[in-house]
Amino acid sequence: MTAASRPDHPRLRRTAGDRRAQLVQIGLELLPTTPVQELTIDEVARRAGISRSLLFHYFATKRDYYTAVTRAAADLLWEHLLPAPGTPPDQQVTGMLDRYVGWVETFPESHLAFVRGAGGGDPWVSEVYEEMRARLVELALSALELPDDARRRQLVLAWFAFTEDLVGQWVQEPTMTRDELLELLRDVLARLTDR
Amino acid sequence: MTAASRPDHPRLRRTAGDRRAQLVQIGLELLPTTPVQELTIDEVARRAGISRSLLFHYFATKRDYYTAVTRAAADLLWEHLLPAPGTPPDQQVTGMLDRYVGWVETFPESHLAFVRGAGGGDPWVSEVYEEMRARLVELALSALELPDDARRRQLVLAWFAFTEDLVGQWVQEPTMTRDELLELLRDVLARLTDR
DNA sequence: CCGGCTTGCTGAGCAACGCTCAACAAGCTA
DNA sequence: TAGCTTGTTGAGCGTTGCTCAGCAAGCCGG
Repeated sequence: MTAASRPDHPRLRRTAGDRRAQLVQIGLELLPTTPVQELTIDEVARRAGISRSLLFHYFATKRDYYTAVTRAAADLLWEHLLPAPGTPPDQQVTGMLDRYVGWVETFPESHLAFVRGAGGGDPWVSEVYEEMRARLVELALSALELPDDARRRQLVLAWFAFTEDLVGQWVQEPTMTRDELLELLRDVLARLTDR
Repeated sequence: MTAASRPDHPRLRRTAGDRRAQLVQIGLELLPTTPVQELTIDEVARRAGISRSLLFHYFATKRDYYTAVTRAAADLLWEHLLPAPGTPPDQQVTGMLDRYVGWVETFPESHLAFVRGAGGGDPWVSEVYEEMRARLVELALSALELPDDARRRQLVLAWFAFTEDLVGQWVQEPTMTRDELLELLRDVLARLTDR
């Protein structure tokens, strides 16, 4: 149907890297609108204008492909959250929170899909998510200049769940100002990690 | 393989209600060990000793079946959490929290599967979960004798996410005593709803 | 221009799964 | 025994994840 699926030149050859990047990119575009498990290889191949077989040449299994797409999404978020080098520690967490809310505001359905796909579906996919969460906890605790014992790590992880849920709801129905939201989240984290 | 799949009597006939209950029961047993989307109709039918076709006679679609199973699981949890009639309001939330932790302690993987399946996979399935959460919020706010405006509802819902995450982690690696956990959760909820 | 090599790429096809449909048969009643 | 209701089945269709043998685009040495 699209020009891509019936190109003027009978066959277009790409380098392996280009093709991989294109396929992951298509996955990133499809992810927000399509529940992870409903995304078919056929659809991706059709959008890329290639055969199903080629997709399996680059990603041995559907799971591999989804994992790669999820990892790409996680990397984008991670880079967006990472504080600029030289930021004083006491501002790092506040800045990350602010950027996180901004991210959810900008791509609400994309973020929802990411969180859902990560928490719910495939164990391999959720592993990517857990890995990023673990890295974020490390980052947060070092920014707060607190030792990261097991207890505190648990509390910060649970606070992530709290934050994700609340920000997700708040974007849909703002029951307070943006600043109030940020202050509340910051405050809950402080109280949790203080003791 | 099993006796059920090749019974002595060539065919066993059940009432519609019995069969439905049996199929839902099988789903409940399978749910903890099997990711929702990996559970196949074939497997359920095989365990019940019936043909696939019969399952589709009772549940028009796979989604319908999963929804029914999830609803059954939600009902079990709901009944377990519900305070005994006559409980004074100030003890209701504490009691529910206590029973919730007990539930997760007793069926850790079952609860994990429920939360994951609910948050992640199918929208229809997660709807069952959201419905129960909404009912729980109502219950909690009335027990706390607080008006349930939109803001408070959001905060309690987010606190659920916090609680689920923390209790799930704590069961795997107890970093505090059970009483400390309960007190912490209770305290966070109080602070959140106070303002 | 040509033979040969690498490698991106395809089409046919298989197995598993969700789902349909026409028909069989168990158990009851007249 | 005939007949009705309804629980139950097997054959089969379309889709989807995945495999495999082989085609052909682009580059090379001659």
